[in-house]
Amino acid sequence: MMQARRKVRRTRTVRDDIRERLLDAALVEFGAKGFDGASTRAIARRIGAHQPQINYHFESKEALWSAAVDHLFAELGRTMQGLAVRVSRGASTDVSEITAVFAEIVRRFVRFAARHPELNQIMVHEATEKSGRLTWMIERHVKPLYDTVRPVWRRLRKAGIAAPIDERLVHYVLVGAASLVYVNAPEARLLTGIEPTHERWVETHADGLVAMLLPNAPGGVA
Amino acid sequence: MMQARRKVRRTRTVRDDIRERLLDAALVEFGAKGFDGASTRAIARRIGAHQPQINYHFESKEALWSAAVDHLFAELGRTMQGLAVRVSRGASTDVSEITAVFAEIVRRFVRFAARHPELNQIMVHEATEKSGRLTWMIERHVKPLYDTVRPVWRRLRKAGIAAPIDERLVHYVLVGAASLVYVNAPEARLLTGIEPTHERWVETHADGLVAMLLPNAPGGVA
DNA sequence: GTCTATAATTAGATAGAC
DNA sequence: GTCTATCTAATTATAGAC
Repeated sequence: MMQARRKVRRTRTVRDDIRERLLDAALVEFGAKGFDGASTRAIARRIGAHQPQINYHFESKEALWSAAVDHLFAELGRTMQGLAVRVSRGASTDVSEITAVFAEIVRRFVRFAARHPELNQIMVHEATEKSGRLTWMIERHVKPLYDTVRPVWRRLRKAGIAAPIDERLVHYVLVGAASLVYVNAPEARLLTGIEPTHERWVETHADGLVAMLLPNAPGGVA
Repeated sequence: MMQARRKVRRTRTVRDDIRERLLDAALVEFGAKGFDGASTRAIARRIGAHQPQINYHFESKEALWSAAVDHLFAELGRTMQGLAVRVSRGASTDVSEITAVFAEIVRRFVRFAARHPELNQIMVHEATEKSGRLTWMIERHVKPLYDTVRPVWRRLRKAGIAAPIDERLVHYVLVGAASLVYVNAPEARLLTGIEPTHERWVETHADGLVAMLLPNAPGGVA
């Protein structure tokens, strides 16, 4: 009995390990080539596994995709920890508080986009066409973020602090401006000659976005 | 002899017509699914043609892709007509002139992105991974645009008119902020409930971006 | 759980009749 | 120029030995 329990625990650990590694490999491939362009063989090869192992550990290519996306959005959620709560509860009516929270959202999002370009890569790959994967991803992951940022932006606009971007469009202005240089990092390296994911450039980028989005923040947001 | 000439001219017209229609169909497919995800069968079916006709009119799937991209960037070039010239010649040293030119570049780019989302869709699909297609597209089409905007931005920055975005990053801030809502229009429709390509929203978007990018333009840029 | 073999589709490209 | 038939290669998924 004890031996059985030990065995179960060990195999579970091993399986979780290969599952995790497959998820990471899948994110890179899906991000670089899109769902159709990515091949399960290439994903498996990336970690030295064989293609049928994907169908063993996941129900299908699509199930692998969903699990990988869940995995990454969970990481984004952890990155944003503490911010969404304070805003959505309406506990902070102070405008300067909201300003600081929004600036911190932008900074953390920029850093996350630089470290995990796969997330925004997958989003642009998927969102160019209606599909089951797209609606699933919107409802489950994107809409909560959109619904969090929009009311914050509305208050900053009313306070005269934010740039004159409509609250329905600001999500795309922010995400697009923040992430494109990382989504298209292979292009950006060739075009600009810099390494955009270098910490120095990431902070420069985040600072610039915050200042641009909140031009009238009292005393700046540095 | 006369008959031969007439015949040549007629067939050439027909061929140009189907070539053009294949290019348009290809842009939609490549934009929606990426190079690997798009199938030549689906492209041909879109105009009621058969798949082998693509290999008759074009050398290969990749040649079709290149021709389609050339086709679309030529259209972008016509859209920007008059602007690049005035700036690159340095004929306008007046800062208010440069400000107006930059604002017009932004507005025309936003309108183009709304009417032809395929261009930026193809760019994000390709630029997520190094490839021959990517370097070809950068050198031939993207670099000239980057090299045009960058010095303009530098002058606007020095004049204190532009938002504090580094001149090496502004290309991605501008393109990302301007195009994402159209690149991901299928998502944006579901998420925002608006039709972002409607003229009213396009102009709202363009106005917002200009104001955000040039917060200190004397007297505004309306 | 892993690995080989393979089934079932689908892809881009080509040959040849018309 | 068009259209049918087909070739070769690559895909996801499954079966079954180990």
